[in-house]
Amino acid sequence: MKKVRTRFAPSPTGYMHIGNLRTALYGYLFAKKEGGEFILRLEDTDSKRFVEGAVQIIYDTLKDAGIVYDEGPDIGGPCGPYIQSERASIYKEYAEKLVKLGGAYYCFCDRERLESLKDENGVGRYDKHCLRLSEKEVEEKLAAGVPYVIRQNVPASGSGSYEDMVYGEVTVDFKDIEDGILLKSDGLPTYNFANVVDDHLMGITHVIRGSEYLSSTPKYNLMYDAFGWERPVYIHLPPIMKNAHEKLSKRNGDASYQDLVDKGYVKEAIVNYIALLGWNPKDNREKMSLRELEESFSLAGINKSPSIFDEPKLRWLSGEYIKEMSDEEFFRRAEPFFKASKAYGKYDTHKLVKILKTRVEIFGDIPSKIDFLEEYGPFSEELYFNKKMKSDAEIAKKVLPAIRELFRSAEFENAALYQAMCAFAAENGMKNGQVLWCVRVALTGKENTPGGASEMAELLGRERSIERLDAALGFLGV
RNA sequence: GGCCUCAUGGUCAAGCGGUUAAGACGUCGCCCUCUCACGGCGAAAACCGGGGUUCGAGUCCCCGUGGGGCUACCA
Repeated sequence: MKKVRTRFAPSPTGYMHIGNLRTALYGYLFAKKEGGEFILRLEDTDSKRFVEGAVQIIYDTLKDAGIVYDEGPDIGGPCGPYIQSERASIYKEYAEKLVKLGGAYYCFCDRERLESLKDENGVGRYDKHCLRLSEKEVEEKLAAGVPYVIRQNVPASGSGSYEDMVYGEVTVDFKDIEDGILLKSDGLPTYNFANVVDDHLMGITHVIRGSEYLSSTPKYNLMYDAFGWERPVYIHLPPIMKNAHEKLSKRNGDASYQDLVDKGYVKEAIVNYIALLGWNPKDNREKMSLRELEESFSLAGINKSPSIFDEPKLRWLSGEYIKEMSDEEFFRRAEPFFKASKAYGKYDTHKLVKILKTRVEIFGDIPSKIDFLEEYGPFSEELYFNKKMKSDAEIAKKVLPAIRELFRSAEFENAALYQAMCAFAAENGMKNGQVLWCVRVALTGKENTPGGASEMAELLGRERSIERLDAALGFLGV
């Protein structure tokens, strides 16, 4: 059996959004699963849309996400060059060949005439006007240097069918297909031509791309057939939506891979999540590593309907990855986010990591979770009131002075502090919660904190804990 | 407008003629608990509508409705 070869063929027109990445991921996963090869090809035939830096973003994103290609512009390979703008002579050669085979023809119509073919709504099809030109007339115009394009010669009747691996049989009448331009007047091919030539020349066996090509695939097949080339297997993917009506798009600045990484989502989780958007392993697994995805991927699990990108679920998955990290790894990967906090560098990192790991789903949550350590000031007495803890400001007034004394001599270690405070509660006939709630509130001035009274005290240290208790008593007017 | 295509809870999604219609996220409740979080348990929540086919339709067919795509010298 022929070795599977898939490709990811993006246009360098901006950043990589989630939909692009998923297309790349599926191509990669399918190739790996089948023991084949995955190729990167840059489709930059539209110079007007080229965006500086976009090529680098593509390389960086794929690399960062762990999607490695076997051949590509930056690493080379036997079918290069892998950048379409560097393959102009190849397309010209094949376009001319297609003309000889009857699958295409020269067209010299100017824009004005083309415009005149359209109705008031701007719709109208090319009328095959130049197909009627004799060979001699074409030669003359070419010799005279008249600008031209090469158009596909689509049969006036009949229809084209193919079997898509996810959508099943797709049929389009040829009368609904226009004689599209294959080679532009600037000598470069359109996508419609370049993708066919390149996929064939690069030995692509399985074409994996977005469903926007579902209905134009029959015209590509016409070319494969005209050239006498074997048609590839088609695998069209449903779109990823930002909501029920809009596709995720570069315009609108929708979720790019880099945006998500910048927000602090764990990248393995991003890859994992997008793999699950439109595909499922049939066995209810959710958290899967790239390796597991490579082993489990199958076309049978690909969905036909569009799926909406749901950030809360990605968030959850990211949190699952975080909880699984060692403290060291968590800190190493989260460091840039720690640096964004006012509390950075002022507290024991190990202790911070410990209290944060189960309370953070994306690294970006970190600053807001620990900034409170540096934001102490007067707060409402209402905070001391907690129905379930049976505590209030009056109890705080009794508890705090005693705990302050306890703090002077206590061993400042979480478990010991906790025990000491519980012992104090027991000795005074109080509930643990009454004491601990008051102390925690006094120490932080916050209703919620990522850790209990003893953990907060340990983090702050003896000196600052006592200072804050004094301050809190002051706020209470004691 | 024409053509292609899709349609199960709010979201992802299993189901591929006979099920009490899975599971996950989210939401809500309870438990655990030094607040919060983690963890555990539980609840609410879906087959777009109408016709067929069939003993029997979420599953098959048709129509409608709704969504997405294509209809560029963009990909």
